[in-house]
Amino acid sequence: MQNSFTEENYLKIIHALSGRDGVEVSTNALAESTSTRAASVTDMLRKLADKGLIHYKKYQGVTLTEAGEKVAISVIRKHRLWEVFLVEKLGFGWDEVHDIAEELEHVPSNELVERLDAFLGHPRFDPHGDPIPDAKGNLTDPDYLILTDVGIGEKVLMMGVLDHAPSFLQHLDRSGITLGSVLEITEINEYDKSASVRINGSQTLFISLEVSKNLLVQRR
Amino acid sequence: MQNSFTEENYLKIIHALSGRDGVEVSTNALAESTSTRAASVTDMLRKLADKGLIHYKKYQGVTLTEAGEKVAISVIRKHRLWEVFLVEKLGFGWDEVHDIAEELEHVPSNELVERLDAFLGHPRFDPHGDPIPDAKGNLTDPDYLILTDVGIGEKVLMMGVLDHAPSFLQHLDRSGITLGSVLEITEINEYDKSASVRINGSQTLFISLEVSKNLLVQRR
DNA sequence: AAAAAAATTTAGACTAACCTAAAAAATATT
DNA sequence: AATATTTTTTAGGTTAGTCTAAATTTTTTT
Ligand SMILES: [Mn+2]
Ligand SMILES: [Mn+2]
Ligand SMILES: [Mn+2]
Ligand SMILES: [Mn+2]
Repeated sequence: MQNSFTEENYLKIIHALSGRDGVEVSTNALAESTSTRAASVTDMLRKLADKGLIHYKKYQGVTLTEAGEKVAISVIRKHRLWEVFLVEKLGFGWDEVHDIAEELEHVPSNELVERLDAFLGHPRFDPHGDPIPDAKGNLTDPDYLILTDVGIGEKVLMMGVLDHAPSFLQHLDRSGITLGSVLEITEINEYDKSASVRINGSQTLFISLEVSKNLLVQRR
Repeated sequence: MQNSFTEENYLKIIHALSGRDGVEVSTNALAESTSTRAASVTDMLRKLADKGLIHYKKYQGVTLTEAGEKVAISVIRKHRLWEVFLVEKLGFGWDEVHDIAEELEHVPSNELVERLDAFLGHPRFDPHGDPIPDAKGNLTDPDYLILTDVGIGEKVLMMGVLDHAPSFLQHLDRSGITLGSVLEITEINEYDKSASVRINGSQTLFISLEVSKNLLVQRR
């Protein structure tokens, strides 16, 4: 039996909330993430459990089964590939693509995904720096640092964002920070942890802690 | 209020069955086309009428309102643009794209359609020769001939198909007939109206009436 | 014009995905 | 350990889109 749009979204969200160590996800957390009520979540959990997609014992929280994990990763793969398409081929900004990809990710057809993947040149990362699972369902999170963990003088590469909100991405655009930028922290203010950052060796920018906390970087 | 996947499909089908002269469409015809029962159609018609998308009087059949026509054409535009994308960019065969386009056509976002249109170079026709409505909703059916209306010795251009079934399209592939082929009828058999056709001035092919009836052509 | 047949609508149900309110279980606080 | 609070589940409804069976209207045939 095919999984519905709604079921796929639940699985994707359970995957995200469960993290890499597959910790139990609570009913309330799912209600929050799906913008529904806890009672509705309980209904859906019973259904997903019946379909063998999640491990569910009443009051215990849920985790994905192997089968559920497979579905979740396939949806994530489609989401991220479509985001690449929208940015690379259609010229959308990285702040504009998430909602459209939320729709496209539910279009069935493996053939479509695989051809899209090839058309895009088998990209490894989406426009936000998130890794794209391969066709076999392997998804390896690169372990990036958060900019707050970087000391003064270190040069790092901007590799991704934690916050995907359009407002944050637009803020980065205005600051001239993009994926691949070289960032060097030149100063950290003790009081509020705000920082000065040199971008690609040229202009220096003032960055709040709020921004630093959402920037994923890599030592070179 | 947004139109659902199902509502959009009803409108598209009413548009198709209503033809260019906007003739009334019957409940049974819709039940047939939507693969549902007449009773279900009646329910939906009441809903579409309430939304002002169709003209509906009980037992009288339905036609699209201006508003309904606009929605139908927008869905057709998306369907055909996505078919072009699937064939031109992803390398699908013209026999493989319809079902995927049935899904993609319901993805919302005008921005997406318009950027896709530009990316494809504003194509005028889809892979089956069907005209693509423009962004303003203008859809003009070119008035093609059916091959059965062409006499012996006339050279015509293959411009489209009436039957969109994969099996028919695959049959044309095997026969070497594609959009743009030059066809010349060299012989018609009185008995069964089967014909011999020269393709692009070279090989001659035997064609059944069933095939001739589904080929749209143009005098040159 | 009456009867028969066909088309359409109405009545009453079902499932998926949601809801609110109430009950029950788990967790935290005294 | 008892009580209070929070979390989760159950109970009972709603809407969209579907169904079957029965009633009604229209069309066709006699
Ligand atoms: Mn996204
Ligand atoms: Mn992304
Ligand atoms: Mn099609
Ligand atoms: Mn087509």
